[in-house]
Amino acid sequence: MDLVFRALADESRRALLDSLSAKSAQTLGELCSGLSQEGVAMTRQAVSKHLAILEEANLVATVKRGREKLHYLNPVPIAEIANRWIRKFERTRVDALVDLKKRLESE
Amino acid sequence: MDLVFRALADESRRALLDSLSAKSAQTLGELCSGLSQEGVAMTRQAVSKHLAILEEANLVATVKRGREKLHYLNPVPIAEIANRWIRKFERTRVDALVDLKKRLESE
DNA sequence: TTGACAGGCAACCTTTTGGTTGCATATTGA
DNA sequence: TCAATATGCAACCAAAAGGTTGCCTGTCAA
Repeated sequence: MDLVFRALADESRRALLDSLSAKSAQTLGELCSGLSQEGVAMTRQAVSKHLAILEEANLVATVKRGREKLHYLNPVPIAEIANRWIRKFERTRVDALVDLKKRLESE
Repeated sequence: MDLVFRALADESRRALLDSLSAKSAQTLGELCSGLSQEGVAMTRQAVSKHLAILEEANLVATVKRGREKLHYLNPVPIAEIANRWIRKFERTRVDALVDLKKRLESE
């Protein structure tokens, strides 16, 4: 899970996931020009590195087709974080914040 | 939102949030010994830096009481990520993955 | 078969990150 | 008052992250 969190920590990588979410099966070149259209210009090699990190975190799956490589978004790890990690904090009792508010007001 | 993602990228900081979720209004010292009990030993200053990062991301709120500083978990930014960011990927149509599967099987 | 196209690999560089040590400050309680 | 306690601040350091350039490999199409 640490790999997923780390992978999500970078804005460019989140943009890549967005792009793959909007259009699946993109090549490296496509993703690259997609990013630069959103003002996040970067060399092909940099994008390639980001994709490698996403792939290692299992957020992106790839298939080679001839000389190009198609990239697919895998939303499963994100869903797992939502279910297994975020839920803990949804359940956080409001008591703590109420305590905080009280203390702030009394000073 | 970038600050939140970056803050969550570190295991020690996630452990701190966990600790605050379990027990609210902890001092720096308490959080420190809490971490070391979970095998994540670290100097007080390192923990202090992590807390500063969490505070800047608005994930932790603090109140000074005398010579000690009480820390409170603020779950709101996490909930916002769940609602405004993760939901996009929950909705990701399964088509993409089905496409991928088909292509893999046909080779 | 050969040039153009898509991508991979590796070396290198700079900035950020995570951590430490050492010292300073402010509160508390005896 | 004064020593112990709780935290803050600053300098410093090693490692990791993000990015670039240069070159190599494999595939397609004329």
